[in-house]
Amino acid sequence: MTTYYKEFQKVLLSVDCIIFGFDQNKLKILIGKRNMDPGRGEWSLYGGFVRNDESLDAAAQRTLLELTGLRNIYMSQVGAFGNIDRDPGERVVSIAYYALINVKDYSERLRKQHGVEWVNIEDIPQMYSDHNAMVAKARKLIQQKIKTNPVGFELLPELFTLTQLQRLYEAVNGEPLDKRNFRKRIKDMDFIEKTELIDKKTSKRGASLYRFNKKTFTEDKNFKL
Amino acid sequence: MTTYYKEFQKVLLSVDCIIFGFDQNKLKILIGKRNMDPGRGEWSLYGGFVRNDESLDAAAQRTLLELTGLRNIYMSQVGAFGNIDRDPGERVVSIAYYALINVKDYSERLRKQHGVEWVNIEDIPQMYSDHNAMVAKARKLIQQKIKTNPVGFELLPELFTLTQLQRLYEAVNGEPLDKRNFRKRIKDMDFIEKTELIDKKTSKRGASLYRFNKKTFTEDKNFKL
DNA sequence: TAAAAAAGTGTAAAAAAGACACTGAGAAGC
DNA sequence: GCTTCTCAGTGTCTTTTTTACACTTTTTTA
Repeated sequence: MTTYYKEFQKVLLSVDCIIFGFDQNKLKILIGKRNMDPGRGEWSLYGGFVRNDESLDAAAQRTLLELTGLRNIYMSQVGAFGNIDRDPGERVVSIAYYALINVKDYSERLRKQHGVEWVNIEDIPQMYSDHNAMVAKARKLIQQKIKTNPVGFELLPELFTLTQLQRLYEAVNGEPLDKRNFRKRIKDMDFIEKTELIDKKTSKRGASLYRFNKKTFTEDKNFKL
Repeated sequence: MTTYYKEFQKVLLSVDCIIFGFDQNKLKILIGKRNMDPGRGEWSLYGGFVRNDESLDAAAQRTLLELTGLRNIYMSQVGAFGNIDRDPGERVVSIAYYALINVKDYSERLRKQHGVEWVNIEDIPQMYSDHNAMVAKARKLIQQKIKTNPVGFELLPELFTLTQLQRLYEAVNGEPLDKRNFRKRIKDMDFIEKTELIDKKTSKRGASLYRFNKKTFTEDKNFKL
């Protein structure tokens, strides 16, 4: 490979993943204690370095795969973080990505093996370097995203009740919604299909189970919540 | 400096600037013909490499200063672009930023010296590498931004008429607005102040000049256009 | 068999958004 | 000097969207 730009300095590039999950009616992310220097022992996002033979998106997917064993997960870039002293070791610029996964799809065994935990988005501790800023920005983005995209596709199990869906929206936006108004809007979205099935786990009476129909959803201009 | 991560590969990091201006009722950006290999002669954004002693934001500001001589300009990160083959020379990851400047503040002399031109956002030619994608994303971001922030602060001269302001919003969003509805909304925004001055240049009758009052504007939840 | 817990359901008021057309001032052309 | 042109400026009504709000049903548990 020719080097056209040889007089310029190179930097280390990493990706950091904000992995969102939804469980117990709470929006959570996966964080762990850092097991390398610098910053050993501090709370941290899971990340890794970008290799020269992979795109940033690919590096993010690979890092997520490494941690969770999951492929083809929805991920979206949060942004590049590049203050000169953000890494106490040497200069590292990091590209943050957020991912949406279904908590049930992540094996407890793998989770423990990597030493990460699901932490409520409202209770994130002080983390290593600028990781709190990354999470804050990711949260803003997911709040934007959920306004026009059925993010529930990714975070909920295949079948879910309307109450679960409402709790998800409440958790993402951090504020309660009116039940009747919420359900009214859901009725207008033909990509949320009612099934014949009834969930008896969470309610004594039983609640209808719904599912998303990706085919019916087409970046719908009418989608709004 | 200690090297904790020495086994990992480094990459070249650049910044590319999407510099928005507003002139002749059109939203424009500054682009030029690339004067280095690879890609010599292709249309391109103005960019530069990130140095090891500056943050990404600082690199973007420095690059903008280099091109325009302007300091303390509003800039915002668009995102990191890092496909492996995005630069035909060698691997370069680029962080795109957009800037908002007042066209009048950019001297024609400097503009010609750097060989860049103001090109209507609707008429951007095919550009080098992924620069068109950067512009597309920047445009989406500015459209988002203008919904809740008075971006006009940056793009218009200090004094402007309501018609000018309307044309700016129309140019950013790419669609016409109703004059009376537009002005109705402006009236509700107390950070847009009417002055005693009259502009006679664009209208035979003369139009009142307005100005932004940054102090009155406080990330106003009520701001919406 | 009473109490508790969650699902499910509709209407009315308020707010926001959108459609729409003429008058007034000055300049330019005849 | 009269007409015509151009652009600034101004309110009302309709439609749509958003919000507020309370009781009934079903089933389990005490």
